[in-house]
Formats: sequence, C-alpha cells, structure tokens
Amino acid sequence: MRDATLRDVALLAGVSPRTVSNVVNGYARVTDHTRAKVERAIAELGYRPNVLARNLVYGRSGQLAVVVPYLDTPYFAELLQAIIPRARDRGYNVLIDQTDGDPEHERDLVRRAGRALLFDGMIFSPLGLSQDDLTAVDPSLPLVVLGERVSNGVFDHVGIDDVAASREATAHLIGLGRRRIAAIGDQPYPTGEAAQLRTRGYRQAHTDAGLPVDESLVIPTPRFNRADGSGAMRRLLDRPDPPDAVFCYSDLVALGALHVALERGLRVPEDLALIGYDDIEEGRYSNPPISTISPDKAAIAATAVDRVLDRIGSTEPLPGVEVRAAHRLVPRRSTVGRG
Amino acid sequence: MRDATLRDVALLAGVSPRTVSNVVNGYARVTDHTRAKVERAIAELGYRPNVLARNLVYGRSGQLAVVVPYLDTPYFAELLQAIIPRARDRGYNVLIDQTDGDPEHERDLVRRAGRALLFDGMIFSPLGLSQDDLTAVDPSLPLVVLGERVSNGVFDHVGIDDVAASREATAHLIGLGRRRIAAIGDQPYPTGEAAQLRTRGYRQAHTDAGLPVDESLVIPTPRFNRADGSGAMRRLLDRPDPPDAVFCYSDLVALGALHVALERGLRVPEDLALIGYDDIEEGRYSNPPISTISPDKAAIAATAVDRVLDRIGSTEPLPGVEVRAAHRLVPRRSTVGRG
DNA sequence: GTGAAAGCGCTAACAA
DNA sequence: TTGTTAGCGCTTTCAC
Repeated sequence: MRDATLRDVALLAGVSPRTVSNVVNGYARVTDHTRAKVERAIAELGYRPNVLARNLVYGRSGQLAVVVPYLDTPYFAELLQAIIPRARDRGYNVLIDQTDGDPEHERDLVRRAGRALLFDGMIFSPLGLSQDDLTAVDPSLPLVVLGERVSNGVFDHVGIDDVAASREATAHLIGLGRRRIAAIGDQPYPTGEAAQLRTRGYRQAHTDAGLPVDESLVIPTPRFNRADGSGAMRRLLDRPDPPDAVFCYSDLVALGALHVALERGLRVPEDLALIGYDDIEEGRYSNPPISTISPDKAAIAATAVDRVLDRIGSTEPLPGVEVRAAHRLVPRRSTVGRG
Repeated sequence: MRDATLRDVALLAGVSPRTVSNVVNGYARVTDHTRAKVERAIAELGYRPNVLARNLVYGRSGQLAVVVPYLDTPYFAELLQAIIPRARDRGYNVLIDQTDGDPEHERDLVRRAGRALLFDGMIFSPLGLSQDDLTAVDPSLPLVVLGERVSNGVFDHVGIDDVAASREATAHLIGLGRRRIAAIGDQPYPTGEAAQLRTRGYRQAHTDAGLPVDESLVIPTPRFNRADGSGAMRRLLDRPDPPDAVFCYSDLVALGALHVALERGLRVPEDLALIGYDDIEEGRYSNPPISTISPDKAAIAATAVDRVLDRIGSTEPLPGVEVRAAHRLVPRRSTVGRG
C-alpha cells in the first residue's frame, strides 16, 4: 500500500494540508481540538513526513559528507566515531565515502560536490590532493579539510601542530639518550604535505639538540599502514648500522615496525625505542604498548563539525580559518620501558 | 548566485525542459545539433541536476543505510570498507549510523526506517536487539541483518556458521593437547544470541572429544572489546587453577587477553594458547600473531549489498533467506608457536 | 487559527 | 524529435 501523505492526513482529519503541516512542525498555534483530530489521523494512517520533499523545499539535504581515505584505518574510524554523534546532535546525518587515497576520486569528489545537493557540507581528509587541487574547489561548498595545511583562506583546516608534535616526539627519544634515530613515513612529493611537516619537526629536534641528521635514516613510505612500517623496519634492520630508535609517522607504522623488531629478537625499548603518532587504542594494548603523540580527537571532531555547520548556516561565505587542536606526548613502554 | 536549474538551461539553449532532461539522462534520441546547444548551455551555466528533486520524482533516495554498533571496531570498519565500494558500483551512496549498541536507538532506527525515504534500504548489525524486536520491524523495509540468527522469514540474514566455526576453534585447541580451555565472551541473555551460538560450538567440541566442560571457565563479557578481554583474562589468571588455553569470541577480546597474559609474564602459546574470531588485520601484527576464525568478509559484504538492493528493486516482497558465508580457521603463533 | 494555491527542480505521460 | 504540462510531497505566502 502507498505511504500516506500529508494530503491523506488532511482529508481524513477534515482540515487543510496547511494545518497538518502546522501540527507536524509546530509552526503556528493550532487549537487543541484541531491538533487532536490531526494527530489521530496521523496515528491511524501511520503517516511519516517525506524527508525528500521537505528537503527539496528547504533547499538542503540535512546530510553531511565525511570523506576519508580508508575506513579501516583506526585513526579515521575513531574520528568518525566522534563525528557522527556530534553531527546527529545538530540534526545532521553522516554520509561516508572512502577514496582509497585515489587522487582522481578525491578530485572528482570535491569538484562535483557543490551543487549536487546530496549533502550540504563536507569534512574531507585528503590523501592524494595537492594544495593546487584544493584551491580549485568551488568556494561555495561548505568544506572543512582535516589535517594541517597551509590555509588558502577559502575553507577551514582542522588539525594539530604537526611540526611541534614531531619535534616533541623526536626530542623525547633524544632525551632518552638515543642518537641514531630513524624516521619512518616521509613522503617527499607534492601530496605528502602532512608527512613533510613531521619530517621538519624531526629535523628541528635534532638541530635543537645540536645533533646531525643522518639522511639515510629518513625512510619514505607510500602509506601510513602496518605493512609499510614492517617493510621499512626490515630494511633498517638489514643495515650494518641499524638505528637505536624510530619515530613513526603513525601508530600503524609503529605497530608494523614493532612486529618486525620483535620477530628479529630485538628487545623494545632496550635495543630499539619506538614512538608512534595518533594514539589509537591498538597502541595501548600492543606488547609493549607504544608511546605516541595523542591528538585531541574529540576536539578535532567537534570543531570540524561545528565549523562546517556554521558555514552551512551562514548566508555569506565565511573566511577560511586554521584551527590547531591540542596534542600531547604519551610515553609508554616502547620508549621508557618498565621504568 | 542561485544555482542554475534545468529551466535556466532550457531557456538559454532555446529548448524545452523536456529536451534538456533528455540530454542529461540520455533517455530519448536527440538531434546532434540540439544536443550540442544544450550541452553548451549546461557548460556555460555550470548546471548540475538537483539530486533531491530527481529523487522526489523517482520516489527513491539512492541511499543505503548501514548501521553498526561501533565504527571503531575493526571488524565493522573492515566490513564497511568492503560494503561502500560495492554499493557505489551499483549506484548507491552509503549512509552510516552507529548505535553504540544502545537498544533504544537500534529499535528506534528500524521502526521509523520505513517511510522516511531518507534511504531505500538498510544493512543492520544489531547488538541490543532481540528476535522479538526484529520481528516488529516494518516488513516493507528492505533489510538485511548481519550476523547469524534464526530467520523469521521476513528479511535476510547474512553471517557465518557460528556454531561450526566455534567448534573448530575449540577443537583446534583440544587437538593441541590443551585440556583446561576457557571461553571469553558469552552473553547469557536475550540479546546475546550470537555469543550463545559460539558457546554452543565450544561445548560441542568438548562433547565431540569426550571432554567435560568446566562451566567456571566460561566467562561472560558485556562487549567484545579489548578492555573486556583484559578484564576476563585477569580474573582467569587470578584463579589457583588458570586455563591453559582460551577461545575468545572476537580478536579484540583475544588481543586484550593477550596483553594481560604477557604482562603477567606468561609465554604464549607455551603457557597459554589463544585463539580469536574475526581475523582483523591487527591480529596478524600482534606479538605473537593470534590464531583466529576468518569469516569471508568480502562475501558477506557483497551478499549483504546485493540482497538489499535486490529487495529494493523488487516490487513484491521477497522471502527472507539465511545466507551462510564461508569461514576458515587460521592457525598462527598464538596457538601453534613457531612450529 | 485555518484554507487556497504557488512553487521547490525534476521527470514523463501525452501531444504535436 | 521536441513542447506542454501535470505531478512527486512538502512548506509557506497571502487571504480570510
């Protein structure tokens, strides 16, 4: 049977569609008597407003797109976990897309996003997009980009201070007396901006301590996952002069590296100290648990949602801002041992 | 500036809306000349069809809701990772909701789902819903439920054979010579149907081997996460007669248990053998890697999407079917050691 | 407080 | 092949 429409309700209740609409939305004041009649009709027909039709009139969809490279990357999963309830509290549904880091797909997404009206705004964590790609985005699309970038003043960025955080992580290892510190995760090409910031912090810490950087210890990896961490660690340990510590650009990379180190019979942290980045739950349960840089994910999620909804709600385009969420270093057994 | 509408394009191209619609959707044949005119106008105005309006006419939203208890549970993240591209290939967007396992929220979701028209169908992985709750669902909603259940004949179920898989996991431990085998994850209440199936398999394996079950080794946990695994393991190891093996109802539980065992100085698997369930990537990288039951996630995702889209496409209600995806036991070092 | 009617942007039956 | 037009189901201006 066809779903009941507002018209059906009006007919049954003996009132006009206008009145039904008033009752449903609580817009205008309605007589108690009329309201009762309408509500009875609604119940009897099992009427539910058609969201699509309503949205068409309002010119908005009530949906927020969240685009991440990989859903099974714990960092993104944990972020989404925080984004979804926040959006729901503010009346928005979350539409998820994953790009697999495919630049084509990512570009396509931000380009066509604007007018489609399938979603009113977007929170986007790009992987294969350069600054240029992002500049080409339709500025009328309410957009918040995750991860630190040089702001172009058009949309918002939400992230932590990657350079400072990486400097702290590296300084932590230096402070522990380590001198041959490797870095796993550099991405020396246009789309690797985030990785490059971390490398910069790594260098700064060395400079601050008056130590040289052994460039051969800076290992690039295409992705920030376990497999890449394992591979890089293997190459590092095959050298005649392996490192005594490693700064990994994500916890996943650190977990992959840890796996290889233990497999080779190294003691962590005695022979090799390890620190990661992201503070995913998995790192708290690994053996040993891994030290990490913990970004304030709740703040990042909340800010991203709030900013994009503010943009949606605003009639005139808001200037793009750069938001830096807090972070802190969490020392665990992979660097400080059982101390 | 207001977005261009189909009407604007028609005006500019000097044709009727009908013709523009034809060009956009490739419905009827259009003269090359006319087509060119229209396309020029589209390009000039930067016209994009309004999806909302189109959907209103079609009476469908082109969206598929996927509801999971927790997004940051790797098993669900990995499943979603497979569901999203499959749905996209078939022209559907994925709308995600997480319920935190809240029965109220879950019940609410399946109840109101039907007519809202925000999504055309739903793939649902319930946690706090009993068979009764599910039976109350509007049968006109194209729905696929994840996880094994007794079918009620109304909607589809997709899962693996939990009893058989659990029997194999337990038999694997028995075959290794273990005799005091604990089980972590039972849920002896109406909403714990899935857990109970695993307990049943655990028992069957004992019966098959002519061994008694020590009921005090069956440990219930409210959730299937790391913290619950840790807690249960702690209680188990505090006993005077700790187990020599553990069957965990999820890899996350196993990882939590492993963490505690190693912390207490136990050797795994020499002192304690561990097997999990789900085959999440994390278990392949833990130290030692954990043996597990590996469900065919790709098949589960593909089947779930296909079934729900078939239901959406069908005019008359399809009978509910029970789909059993394949699974296999993956032995790793947490049970077989470095053999 | 309630009704009549226009219109959100699109599709598709019906005509021409 | 193309134009005219009536909705899809809802909100809301304008009258009463």
